[in-house]
Parts: sequence; C-alpha cells; structure tokens
Amino acid sequence: MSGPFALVDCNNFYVSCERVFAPRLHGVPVGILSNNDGCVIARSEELKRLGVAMGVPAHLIAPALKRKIVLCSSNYELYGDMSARVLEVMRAHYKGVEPYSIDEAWIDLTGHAVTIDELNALRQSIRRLTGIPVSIGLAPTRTLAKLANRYAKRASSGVYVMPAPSDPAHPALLRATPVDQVWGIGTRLALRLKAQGILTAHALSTADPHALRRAFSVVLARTAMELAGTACFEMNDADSDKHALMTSRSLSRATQCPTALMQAIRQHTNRSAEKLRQQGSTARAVMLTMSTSKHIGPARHHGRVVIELEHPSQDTFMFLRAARQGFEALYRKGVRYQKCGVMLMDLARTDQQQLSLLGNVSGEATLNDALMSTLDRANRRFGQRALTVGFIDGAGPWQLKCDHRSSRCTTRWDELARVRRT
DNA sequence: TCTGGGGTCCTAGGACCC
DNA sequence: TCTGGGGTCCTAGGACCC
Repeated sequence: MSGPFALVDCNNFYVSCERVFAPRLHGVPVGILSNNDGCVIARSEELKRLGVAMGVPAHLIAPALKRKIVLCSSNYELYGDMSARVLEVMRAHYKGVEPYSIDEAWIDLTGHAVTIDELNALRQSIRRLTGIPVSIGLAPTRTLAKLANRYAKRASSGVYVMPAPSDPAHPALLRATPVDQVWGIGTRLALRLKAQGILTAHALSTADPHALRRAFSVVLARTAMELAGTACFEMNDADSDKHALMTSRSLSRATQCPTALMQAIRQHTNRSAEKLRQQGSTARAVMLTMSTSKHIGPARHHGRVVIELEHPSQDTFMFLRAARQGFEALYRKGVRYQKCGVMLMDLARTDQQQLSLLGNVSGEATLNDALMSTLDRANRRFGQRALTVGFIDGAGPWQLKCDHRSSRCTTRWDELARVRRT
C-alpha cells in the first residue's frame, strides 16, 4: 500500500524567480520568453488576466499591449539553481522527495500521517528561504494529487487536501472536473473520450479499466484507477539516468550556409557530450536532425539520420566525426535550415558497458578520456563553451537571441546582484 | 523580420528466427 | 489443390508532460 502523495508546485515559477531579484516586477504583468525570445512560455497572474495566451509568439502581441507589460528572456541557469534550492528546503522537511520537473516535486508520504499544518509550515518555509511561492496538493494517488494541486492554487491557503474516495465530496469534485483537466489526458485523448460520452473525471473514474485498456491504452486504464483512489503510478527513480540526450536550438535566423550550420552542430555536439559525461554514461549512436521552419508551407523539410558508433563512447571527437558524416548525408543545397539538433542515443553507464573486442584498447582512448575531463573542468570553472572541440564563432546566426535576460546572480560571481545604499 | 526545448512511455507493424 | 504460427526485437510514430 503506497500513498498518500503531496505535489508541491511552484507558482508561475519562472516569473517568481525573476521577482525574487527584481522586486519592481511585483504586481506587474510579466511574461517569460522561450529561447530566441520566440514565444511566451510563462506568465504572471496579471499577464494571464490581460488575456495573453500560453505559447503565443512575442511578435504577435499588439504593440499597445506590449508597452504595458514586461517580457523577459528565459534565464535557465537562474531557474535551475532556484529549483535546487526549493528541493533542498523540501528535503529538510521530508524524506521521499522526488523531483518531477523544474517547478514540481512529489513527496511520497507512505506511512506518514501528515497534517495540513505541516504542509503549511513547509510552504512558508520554502517562501521564507527561497522567495518562491508554492501550492501543495495532497491525495491518495498522484493523479488525484495533481487535481488537488489545481484546487490549492485557487485556495487562499495554497494547500488543498483531497477528500477521501469514501467521502461524498470526492465524486462531487470529480464530476465538476472536465476530463481534459486530468493529468495524462491531452487534447487528442479528451476528444476520443468525449466521443464515447466520457466527459468528466468522474465518468473516467467509474469506467471499466479493462474496456479502457482494450479501447485505449494501459496508461489510460491506470489513470482511471488512480482517479478512483488506487495508486498505480510508480515514480521514475529521481536519480535515474536519461535514455537519450538531446541538444537542439532554432537558429536566430534561417540559413543555408553549410559552414554556419556545421558550427551550430559542433556547438550542440559539444554540449550533448558534456551532459553525457556529467551523468557518467556512454553513447553508441549519434542522431542529427536538421529542419526548416515549420511555418513555410509545403517547402518545409525535416531530415534526420542516425550514425552508429563502432563502440560506446564519451568522446566529443568521435561524436563530431559522426555528426559531420550525418551532415554530409542530410544537407541539401538551397534549403534554408531553421533548426538543428544532436541527440546521443543508446546510453549506458560507463561501469556497466559491455567490453568490445576493438574498443578502448588503444592509447588514443585513454588520452582522449583525460582530455575530455580537462575540457569539462575548464567549462565548469570558466563557463560553458570556454573550451570547445572545433571552431565555433561566437557571433553566428546559431547564437541564441536573449536580449532581455536577467543576471545569473546565483551562479556567476561576475553577475552578482548589486545593492545600492541611498 | 520574428513562431521553444527538452523528455517519457506505449503501440503497431515489419523483419527475422525456429 | 494445399501455402504455419508463435515469439522476439527493432523502429517509427503518436501522445503526453512541463
């Protein structure tokens, strides 16, 4: 028997992070933009009230409206660091904290008679120590805790405890919840469910799991059982390794120049390899993707190619050779590419890999291992891309546009916040 | 002019084996 | 004339999440 579970969710997380170090943003409509200052990906309550939708392209916001609001470039280094601080406070209160995304974490409270006062204390503690406001939902299953969290956001206390499935308030609440608001039900599934007359969370919770399994999938059957109060979803091991590692970016402007594209690819390969070594894994294959803008009609084009390596590797040089090979195969003259990415695949732990008859026997491998760890140390100390394999020009079209980024004041000495005494 | 970047899991279907 | 069947592995693609 497992559960209950609490879901701790940071309110308007990216905006809240910005506000911690820029008090002038309190009470002001604030939006955070995606990479290249493309779309709005996070909004303050004030901005939501002005009707600015999630995902709307920044250039489509009316100029009159734009003058009334503040748009910031995203500052992932800051958000990542603030996220780690919130987790640290949670771990000081509870065992069983499982990060779920940059702004959410579960607490597995199996065997723990938790009280609402305790959760309130956690909430206040996070606010005081990090400056970040959070909402907490508590329920017997994760799917119900997700729902409870929605209610917590509306509650003035910021904490909501789901009534037990035996409580008459439970079905009433599920009846009031449209099925598309259930965790795991996206647009497509909601449409198919509605076609079958399943319109609310309650209807889904009372549907026959076997029938759901046959008509849809095992995941939907489990979601239904979770709504009815039976915990089915195990959490991914929080520290588990990724199965694939991707680095991709839109270019700040489309290009057909092979030199420029190859530099972007080199940059992504360097970054993916760094992430790979950080989690202590090797890769057996490199996938390269290159595509045009999605918004140019029939001329759009998406190419991808997978290059298998001779043996599992952590070596940026080897990945770059593969990426170059992929580029030769994919590149088409005259196509204006908008985005490219490098994915490392078939990952395995360095300590669990099968030995190859041919791999890792030459002196070259050990020499490169040493070189790679020096590279990583240098980049940790002097900032990303301080040292890269292969030439990467700092001013090409692949460089991120982020004209309104706040300072990375919690992770960079040279960007510390300044306080002026008046 | 300008439209994000990661991930996960599941399923269907083909290839291949015996 | 008659033309198996079950299992596994792999891949592509769909759907979802934040």
